Amino acid sequence: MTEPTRVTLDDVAQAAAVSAATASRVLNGIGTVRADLRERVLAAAASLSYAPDAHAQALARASSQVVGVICHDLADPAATGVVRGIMRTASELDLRVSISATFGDPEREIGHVAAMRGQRVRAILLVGSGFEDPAWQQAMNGELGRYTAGGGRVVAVGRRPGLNVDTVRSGDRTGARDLARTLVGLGHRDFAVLAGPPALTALADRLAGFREELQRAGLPLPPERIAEGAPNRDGGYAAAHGLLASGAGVTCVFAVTDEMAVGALAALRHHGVAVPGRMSLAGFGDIPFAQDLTPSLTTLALPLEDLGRRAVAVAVRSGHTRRNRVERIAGHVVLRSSVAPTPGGRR
Amino acid sequence: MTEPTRVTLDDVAQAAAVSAATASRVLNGIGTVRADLRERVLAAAASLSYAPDAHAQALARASSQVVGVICHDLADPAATGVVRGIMRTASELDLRVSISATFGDPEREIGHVAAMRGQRVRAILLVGSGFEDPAWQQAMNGELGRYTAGGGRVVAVGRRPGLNVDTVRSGDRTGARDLARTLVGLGHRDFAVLAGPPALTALADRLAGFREELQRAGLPLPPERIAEGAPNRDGGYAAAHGLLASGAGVTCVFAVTDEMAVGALAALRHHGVAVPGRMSLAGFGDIPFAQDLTPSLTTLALPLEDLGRRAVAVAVRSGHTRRNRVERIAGHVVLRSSVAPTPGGRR
DNA sequence: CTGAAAGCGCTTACAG
DNA sequence: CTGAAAGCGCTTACAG
Repeated sequence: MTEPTRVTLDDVAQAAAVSAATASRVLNGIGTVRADLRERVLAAAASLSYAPDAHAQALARASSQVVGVICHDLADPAATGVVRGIMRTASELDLRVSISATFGDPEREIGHVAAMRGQRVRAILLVGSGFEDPAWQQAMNGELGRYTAGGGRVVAVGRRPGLNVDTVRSGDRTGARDLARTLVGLGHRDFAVLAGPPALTALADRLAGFREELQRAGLPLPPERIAEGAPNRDGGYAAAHGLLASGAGVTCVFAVTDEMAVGALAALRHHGVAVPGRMSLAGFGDIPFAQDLTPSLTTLALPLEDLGRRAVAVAVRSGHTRRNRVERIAGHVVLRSSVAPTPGGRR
Repeated sequence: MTEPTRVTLDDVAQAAAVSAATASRVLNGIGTVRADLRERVLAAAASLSYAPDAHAQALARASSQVVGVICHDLADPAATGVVRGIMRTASELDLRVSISATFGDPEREIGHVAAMRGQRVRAILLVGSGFEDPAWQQAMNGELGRYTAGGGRVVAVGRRPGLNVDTVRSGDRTGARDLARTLVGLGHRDFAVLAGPPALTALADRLAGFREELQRAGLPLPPERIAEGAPNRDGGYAAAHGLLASGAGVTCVFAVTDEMAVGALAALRHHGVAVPGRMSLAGFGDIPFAQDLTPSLTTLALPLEDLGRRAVAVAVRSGHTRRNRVERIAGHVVLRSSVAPTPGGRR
């Protein structure tokens, strides 16, 4: 019962009167070991509360059981959802997860990849969409290449333009198209969009998809009906505010993120515009509180947790497949009370 | 430029024509190394994109640079806030963070501690409040004891009754008292409380603190004015619903979590009770969307990120202090539009 | 089936 | 100041 400060495999082996090799075998369930030795090892390990040194194991096996996650910021609801899915699956597969946040610094992302290469993580999951920046992309690809050359797998959750990685994502463009179709189906003809910074590809795709579907329906979306803003509440507030000055005739506003929609809602309320009475409003993402807003928010629900789960499945599946493979999981429109049919009704 | 799949310290040493010991010294900035050798090592490391094997380092140094975080569920806004603070500080201190979630399974928490002991994490951070369960506490203390015996530090963020750990927390009781004082100051005399499961100590403390302050003010809080519910939106909805049947005369409802307040708001709206016109409502926690609700929610803001930052600071500070030390960071009342003075006004 | 031994990639006294 | 060598705690061919 008086155990040394750190119980090693040798301690267990000694207590069980076997060799370290044998102890290792029974503890790892490898090979066949005589029943009585087996018992003794197991008993010794239990009574000593042996926990194998993960570093020694990783070193000896030249591989570890940890998957590294790099995200922009854990406080982002989308990241939280994805990471939640990752952690669930990791837990099922008995993998540990190591998380690093870039807090918006692209250089830091490259640094994290290097660090994770040193940590010998089994896979790196890049959570969150990217942006266009050739110089950065090249540096990042170099770092990723060094990592994958060592046998590591990397999969992106979300679109990462220019990176040589496998991807699991939900179609932003497709989702926005579906949403537009639904809104048009409810009779809306005059739209405005609260767009994000063009450099954020996921958000740009949402705008593009929305516009495409309107075009298909023969509906206009003139530049003055598109207001850009930061992809958060305040950005949505400001963008909506600007639109209110010039947006006469609009019956429905699409915000490319739910966060922006939340801000837009506040702006509309502030200006005495009833939602959905005078103006319908839709967001994108279905963050947890979308349904608790007043009115509850119509939006495109992203399968965040599924994306996370799928990403680790792809990352750990054996057999190196070809690179740059893209897998999609569809989102779906969630119709809530922030959207009402126009008086004209369904067409 | 043709680098081996895995660049080791020996590769760097060879390329620089020095011994591994010397290479190690310059890379770690330890001891003094002749300037030209230094240069050569640095150049070699850079050109080979050398990243030290973290496992080998941890093994050789018998310590690692990772801090382990165990939380209930990352999707919990409170956990997210704390973890965010942890990650920021970890990033500043150049520590990696490994996260595990229990998803509500106490046994799993013990297992995670054992796993982290094996991972030789430098510190374990227990994020989230606990509950009373002597058998579990004993088992957990045993596991924690084994970990700390190996030199590890553990600090709890939130109250963990019965565990031998250092704690960083915000006073739930004190916060609830502050909130009650504010509400009473606005003229309210007839309160109801949406309480959580008594086993969750943090929530029980909030109820206790609230009640204490009412008592001090000579105000009643009869049992029929306390409705228990799950500490989430639906629990709040159900509890508020129940209260509406019997709660005549109440002018202010306190929900022990913001999530419950969100549900209560929906229930009140559903029953046509205007907030704050006919009923004021306050929550606890100040989750990100508290300010975006309609009406925006009065609540007790918890310093989540600070708690996280402080926890890692405490965990890595050198010099083992005495155990079971408790450090508090005060929250503060945030008065928003879900609360209005009663017609009677300030007393 | 079992054990002695080498090796994983570092760090760090210990000599020189 | 620098290097050869031992050691960190495991795993895994390789013999027996």
